[in-house]
This record gives sequence, C-alpha cells and structure tokens, in this order.
Amino acid sequence: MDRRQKKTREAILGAFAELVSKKHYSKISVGEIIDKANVGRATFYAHFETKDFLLKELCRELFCHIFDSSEHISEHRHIFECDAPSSVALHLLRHFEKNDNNILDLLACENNELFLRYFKEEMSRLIERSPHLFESQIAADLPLEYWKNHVSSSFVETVRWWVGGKMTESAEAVCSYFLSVI
Amino acid sequence: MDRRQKKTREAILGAFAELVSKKHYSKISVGEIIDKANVGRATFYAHFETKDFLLKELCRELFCHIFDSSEHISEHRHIFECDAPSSVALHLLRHFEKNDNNILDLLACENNELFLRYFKEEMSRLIERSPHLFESQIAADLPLEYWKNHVSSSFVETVRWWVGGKMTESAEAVCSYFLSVI
DNA sequence: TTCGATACAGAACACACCGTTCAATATAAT
DNA sequence: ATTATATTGAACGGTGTGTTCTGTATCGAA
Repeated sequence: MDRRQKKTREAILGAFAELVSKKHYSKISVGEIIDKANVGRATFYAHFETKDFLLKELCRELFCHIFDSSEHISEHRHIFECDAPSSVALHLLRHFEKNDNNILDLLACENNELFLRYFKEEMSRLIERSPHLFESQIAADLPLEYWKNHVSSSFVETVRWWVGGKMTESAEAVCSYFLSVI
Repeated sequence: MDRRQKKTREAILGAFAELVSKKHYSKISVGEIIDKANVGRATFYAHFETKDFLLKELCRELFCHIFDSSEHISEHRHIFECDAPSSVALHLLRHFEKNDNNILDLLACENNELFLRYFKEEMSRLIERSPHLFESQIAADLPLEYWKNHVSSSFVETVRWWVGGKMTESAEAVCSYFLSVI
C-alpha cells in the first residue's frame, strides 16, 4: 500500500480513537476528526465511506490481533494439551491488563457499548470455532445456543466490570471469578 | 395535566416507538417524529428537550410498570414466603411473553442495545433493593459486586437471546435455563 | 533523474437537520 | 365569557454531511 495512504489512514484512526475515548461517538464530527488528524476533508471520505465505517474499522483493528493470538493458543492446546479454558480466558485478560493498543480507554469510556458489541461478536466467533474451550459441566437439557451466548456475554460483562472498576483486581483473580460463575 | 399535553405527549411517544422499532435511532430525525405524530415542531421541543430525552422517557415508561409489579412480588414474598428467585424471574419473563406495551418490537429491533441498557439498570436496581432474591449458592470468595453484575447481565442476555430467537421456548423453559446457569 | 500515476489539500457547494423564536390560533379550566 | 395555557407553522441562524473540483505534492517504476 502507498506510504501516503497508510500514513493518512493511521492518522485518521489515531485521531478518531483519541476523540472517541474522550467524548461520545454521536457528538464527534468529521470536522473534528480531520482537524486532529491534519487531513483534508475529501481525503477522509476517500478512505472511509462514513463515520460508522470508520468505527467498524477501528474495532476490527483493535480486536483482530488479540483474538488472532488467542486462536494460536487454542491451536497450541491441540498440540501441547495445555490446561483448560482458563488459559484462553486468562490470555485475553492479560491482553487487556497490558492495555494493548490503548484499548482500555475505549472499553472504559462512555462509548464502551460500541466496542463491547464487537467484542462479544468476536467472542462468540471464538467459541464457535473452538467450542471445546468452554465446555464445562453443562446441564444436559440446556440448549447449546443458549449456553454459548451465556458464556460469551458473561465473559464480556466480566471484562466490562473489571475495567469499569479501575481494574483493581489481578487478571488471575478476575479469571477465577469468571470460571467460578461459568 | 392538561388534556392537550397528554394527547400530544402520547402522540409523540407513540410515533417515536413506532419509528424506533423500524429504523435505527440515530437515523430518525425530529422532522419524522413530528410528522408521524401530527405535531408542530415547537410543540415537540416544548415537551422534550431533545431526542435523547425522548428516548429516556420512553424507556422509563416501558420498564416502569413491569418492575413496579415485580417489586410487589418481592414484598409478597416477605409476607407469604413464596418460592425463591424463580418467581420474580418468571414474572418478568411473562411480562415479555405477553408483549406488554409492544415492548417486544423494541427489544428485538436494531436498537435493542438502547433498551437493554436501561433494562439492565432496572435489573441492577431490583437486585440492589432485594438482594435476597438471587442469592443462590454463591462462592465465598466471589465479590458481591461481581456477582450482582453477573446475575443482572445474565438475565438481560437471557431475555435478549429469547426474544432474538423468536421466543420459540416457553417462559418457564427459559426461566429454568437462566436458573440453571446462575 | 524523469515521468506518469496517484494521493492529498482546501475551498466551495447543495442539502439536511437542529433547536429557537414569534405571532396567530385553538382549546382548556374556572 | 374570560383568562390562561397549549399548539401551530413559518422563518431563522447555525452546524454537520458528503460531493466536486482544481491545483499541488508525493510515490513508484523506467
């Protein structure tokens, strides 16, 4: 990709991430974004069809590498037979603890619903691909679909609760909370 | 309250509810609302400071009576010592099953996040006021705050899952799912 | 280095929506 | 019947959107 394109793309995404962590998404104008990104108006629309698409791209980039590396974990599990769901959950929690890509600002901010929605989608996909990861003592009469929805949303809500409370607990502790309610 | 006020207020809320069940909240303009409600522009702003406040009012009216009647249930429990959390959860689920106030359109629509957020807030408040309702076999080392968050969001997610799947299951079945994961 | 292709800047534009104001009108309460 | 209050509908300034256009700067390849 052209260096110019990459540069402006990152400038826009960066400016947008900064803005969205400080004020509500619906109150952010394209004018503000291009101002902070030092980018022409036409350039913005050459890269992103609309503000909503920009948000979608930001979410994709944020969660992409976190879940990719989690994929690898699950592959490793096939090979090394390492221990149980806790490894994947803990792995994800550690990513948040390290604040990769400054994702915490976005999960803790006013707009967290936007990101948590994508987060849950990714989570559901992960469970879909590797259902063995979270198969614990599931009641026989419980529909599988319900169970998957429950696990993914519980994990997302766990993270929301953790981040919202300033993350005073360790990743290990939170992971144990999650596992004990699952 | 003046009859005129009541009439226009209901016209606006009704028109808004109809619109919001069909298209995304952010795409609805005040012009559309007053058009469908047959109400002057100035009148709208005399009743609602902004579109966001209108949404808030709608949510309040929708969940208010459902949760009020649930409050009474919990009082009854004090008196009659009737059976356990299942009664309250089932009571709420039955409200949805009956589709009171056509709330289902709003919970199943594109904007369900808006309503589910308020729903969860009400749910948390309910648990806050009557924590005994959902105290089951809670692990000793689990923070109470985490537990409360988990219960309320699990219930909301249960309803979301139920409504999203066309409610093919009975309220009793869904209630048992919920209780078995809690 | 040169040159064609491509991306960018910045201004201008038409359009839509917002929230307010005001005078005229209609309806309620007493 | 009279007073108080609610509604109407048009008009207004302001802000944001998404597009178009021209000139300029930067890239990648020969």
